[in-house]
Amino acid sequence: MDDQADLLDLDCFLPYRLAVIAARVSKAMSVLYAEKFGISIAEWRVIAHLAGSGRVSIRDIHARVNLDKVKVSRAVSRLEEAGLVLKASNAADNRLLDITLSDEGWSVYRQIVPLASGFEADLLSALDDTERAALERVFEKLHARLDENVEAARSLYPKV
Amino acid sequence: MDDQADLLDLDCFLPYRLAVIAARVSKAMSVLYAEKFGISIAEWRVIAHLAGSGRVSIRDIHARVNLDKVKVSRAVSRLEEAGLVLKASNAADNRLLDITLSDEGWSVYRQIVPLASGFEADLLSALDDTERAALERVFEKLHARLDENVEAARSLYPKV
DNA sequence: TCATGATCATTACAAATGAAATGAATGTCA
DNA sequence: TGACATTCATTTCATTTGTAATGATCATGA
Repeated sequence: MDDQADLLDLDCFLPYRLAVIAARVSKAMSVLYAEKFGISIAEWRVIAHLAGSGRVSIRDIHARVNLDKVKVSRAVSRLEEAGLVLKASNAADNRLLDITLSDEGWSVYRQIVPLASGFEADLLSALDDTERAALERVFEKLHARLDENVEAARSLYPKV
Repeated sequence: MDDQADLLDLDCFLPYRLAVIAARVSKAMSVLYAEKFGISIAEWRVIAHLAGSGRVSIRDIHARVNLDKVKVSRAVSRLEEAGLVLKASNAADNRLLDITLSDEGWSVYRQIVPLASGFEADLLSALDDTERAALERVFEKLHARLDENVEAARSLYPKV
């Protein structure tokens, strides 16, 4: 009876549950475009971001899309080879790239959007309004709490 | 104004949001044990499962812990090298392994549990009761919906 | 102006990953 | 019993991944 207190049930453990549901959703989602368009999850994120952001650099994408900088660089290169993305050097700063969707990139994007939206709508339709609203707040609050932890760590190891 | 309808805001897209929060939480969590005990996320999952399940095979762990079978096999091998896990062959079926935590494995587990529980409690304390309850239902309902999709796919491509 | 440091994208390299193949053990059924 | 298929764990191999350089460009300040 005191032994139980020292045990941790993985099935009820929040980090594990989040990882499992996120992996399942990502996997199910990627089935919609992976085979049909030959696009990875990282590449889809890049495309989706480009569609909403005009011409941006690798660094911009990296900062906005929660992907490693190297991963973005490679995803953009593959997309360029596939003809979905155009690279140009930034006139004002030659270190930067101006990355945009090509016509074909837009075309692919427009084909994926209804699939993605439909998939999401299907998931969300399983929830009622209060659950959707609560989930919204959960995202915000968890991020806020994680931000606090980052801040706390920063104050422990300042200015490295 | 009709253009907007075809756009998809990644920041509001459920699969993306789940992936981001799960990755952040997993990362923050793994910091607690990765460096200190030299254990990966997969290895932590194996240990946590062994602590609650007595002697089990690779296949059992694979089925219960949402990890690739090969990944489990490798995680168990590394844990055995590190002395945290014991491998024995199953008396009734020589294809199976009986995998258990060693004394040191238990020791490591007991050290990690309070860290993990504390981390989780810290996250959950950011939420109120209704949000925690809603999150619980969200997990259930999303899994149920994804199960339905699997069933639907199975009926499209039967008995392959 | 020009030396030093910062920033950006890419490359190099080692480690991790996953799909398919392998080998050993068991189940099945004529 | 014995051929054949299945199951389990591991290995193989090609690909992906992330960390740490690299090279190129820009910013800063003496």
